[in-house]
Amino acid sequence: MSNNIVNLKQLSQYLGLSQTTVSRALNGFPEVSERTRKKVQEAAEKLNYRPSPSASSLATGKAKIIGHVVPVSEHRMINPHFSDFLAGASDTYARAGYDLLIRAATPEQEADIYRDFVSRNRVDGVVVHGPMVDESRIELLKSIGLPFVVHGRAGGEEHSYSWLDVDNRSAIEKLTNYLIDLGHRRIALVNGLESMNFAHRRRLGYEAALQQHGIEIDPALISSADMNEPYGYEATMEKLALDNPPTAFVYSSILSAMGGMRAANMHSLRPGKDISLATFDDQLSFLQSKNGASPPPYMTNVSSSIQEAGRRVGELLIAQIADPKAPPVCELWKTNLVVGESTGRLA
Amino acid sequence: MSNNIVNLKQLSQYLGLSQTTVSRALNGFPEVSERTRKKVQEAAEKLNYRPSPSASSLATGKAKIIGHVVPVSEHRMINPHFSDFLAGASDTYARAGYDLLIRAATPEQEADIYRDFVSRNRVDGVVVHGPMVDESRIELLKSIGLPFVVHGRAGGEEHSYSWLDVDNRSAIEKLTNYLIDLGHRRIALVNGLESMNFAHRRRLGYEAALQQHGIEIDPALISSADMNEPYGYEATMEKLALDNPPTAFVYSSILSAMGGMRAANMHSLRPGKDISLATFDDQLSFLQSKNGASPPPYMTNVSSSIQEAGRRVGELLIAQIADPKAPPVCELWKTNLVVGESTGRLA
DNA sequence: TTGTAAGCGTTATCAC
DNA sequence: GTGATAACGCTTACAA
Repeated sequence: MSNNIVNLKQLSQYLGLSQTTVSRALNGFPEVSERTRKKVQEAAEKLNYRPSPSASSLATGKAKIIGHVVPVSEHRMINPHFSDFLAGASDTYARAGYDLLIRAATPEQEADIYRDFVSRNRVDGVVVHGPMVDESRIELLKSIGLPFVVHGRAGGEEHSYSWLDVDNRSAIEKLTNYLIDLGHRRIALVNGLESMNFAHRRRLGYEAALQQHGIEIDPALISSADMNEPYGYEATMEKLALDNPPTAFVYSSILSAMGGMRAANMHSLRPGKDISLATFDDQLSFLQSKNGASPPPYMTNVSSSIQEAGRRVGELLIAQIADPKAPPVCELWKTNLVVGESTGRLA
Repeated sequence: MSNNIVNLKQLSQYLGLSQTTVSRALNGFPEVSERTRKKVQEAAEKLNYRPSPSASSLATGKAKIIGHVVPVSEHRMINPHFSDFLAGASDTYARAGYDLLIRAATPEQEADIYRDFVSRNRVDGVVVHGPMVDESRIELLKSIGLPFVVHGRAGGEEHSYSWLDVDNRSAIEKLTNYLIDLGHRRIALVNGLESMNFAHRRRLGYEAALQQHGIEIDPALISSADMNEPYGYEATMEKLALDNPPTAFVYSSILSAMGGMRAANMHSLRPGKDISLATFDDQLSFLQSKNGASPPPYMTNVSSSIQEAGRRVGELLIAQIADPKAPPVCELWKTNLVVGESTGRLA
């Protein structure tokens, strides 16, 4: 139960073996005899030996760390979506013996940080968050040879790198179609920032649904911004104040949908009766009840667990680090439509 | 603009200087002449030199990393509160040249992880999250000599270690007193987990306010659990179903307060008229509107920015790492009562 | 003001 | 199967 620090040298002296043998025994090399290995492992346990990460990192070039660069622009990446993603990812990392490293950076610094990461292997790989429509990080990472997995996708050659994405386009198309089927014609889209790839794709899904039914696209019914509660509230209020207000709303995030609920409330519009609200739901944990029911406002939604996404992205990345020559893995996750109480037939 | 990796040796050869001099020049040692320093800096810039973290860590014993251990128990630490704290902390770290490392751990693993951290300096210090009423981590960290700052406090000798806390007790006392002043006598407390220090203190504040006014404490009006939305909803619904239901509610988090709003809605109780709702507000960023108005439901609240707390805790920790012998710093942040539209005089 | 050389704790390359 | 020994890239006495 000692807290004393024992290094490889001391351990090997204690055992009367060379450092080499001890190192090999501990790292599972096949050539060392089982008897020796056992002795070594017991002694390591007893003396509380722990290899130094910096030393092994220096010797192997592996850091056993996964990096996450988070932009600290006006549109912060650190939000409930991010933290749920991290919860999933960090769990995967911990199981695989990796640590999770976060570096905050302004957009201008970002490229430089990747170079920094790779040049002296501070991390073995990175997760790319929030890919834009016009994304430059992917080419950069490829060119500097830093393993990465994208949460989401960018345009361009989709199969030239690993990513995991939900089918944003079809998800929102499904949601919009459902509202149209209920008789709605004036449908608003309270979207995320459309400079981001996911939001762009959602916009396309929304437009596709309308076009399939010959409904004209009205720019006044569409907004695009950082997905938070006040934005959902304000965008909804604004649209409800139009001469010809929408009868249904599609939200890109449960956060803005909550703002939408508040706005509906403000106007004494009963969701599911006087107004229809539907949302994309990332299954954020702070909104999940123990029994795993649908999101709190019991809203009609298409959903996908962002925490599971984090877990899976972590796996993909670790696999890629283990075998960098393996072909890229691309996963497109489908969503299911869940009908709740927040939508209803147009009166 | 080359991506090539240049190490100290190559840089020094290029300059025709020794590694020592180059290292000293780069690390701001006073003895090196300004002319040399300048030349070195320019060459470093030009050749895109970046010191290897593992190498300097190995040589100095400093990792330039701050650790955050997050419990992955049933009561997850990774939630919107945590992510906002991180947003603040990571910003401080980035400025000071530190990285942020997260390790997920079950409660049983936690002690072992701290030993692991310190034994081979994977990190230079840690932030202790969510101190319990009966907290063991603090003694452990002291004994193993790993610098730490607690976000919150534990019991015991409060001035023997550094912490930053909000005055939970007085905050909730203030809130409760305000409700009492409005004429309420049946006041519910929808608290966090009372095995956690902050929630325990809030409970004391609540009880103190009631006792000052000779109001009996009714256990049926108090609940304690993980602070999320569904919990707020369920706890509120439950209490509203009592024979003698409360007329006012105090929430420990805006998340559960939102659930409370939903429950009130469900009962067609108008906040501020038929029912009074008040909350502790951590100023979570996803609920902040651009103009920085009060939290979305315009609720009566006592508030403190958890993001600012993260920033400050980061500063305290970095200062402590720089000077481990300095006396502990303890900061108790006060909160202000902000009256919103969710509370009103008892009818 | 600058340089030499030892050391930080591993892993990897050879021998044996 | 095991053991010297040389990296890995930096910092830091100690010299000059």
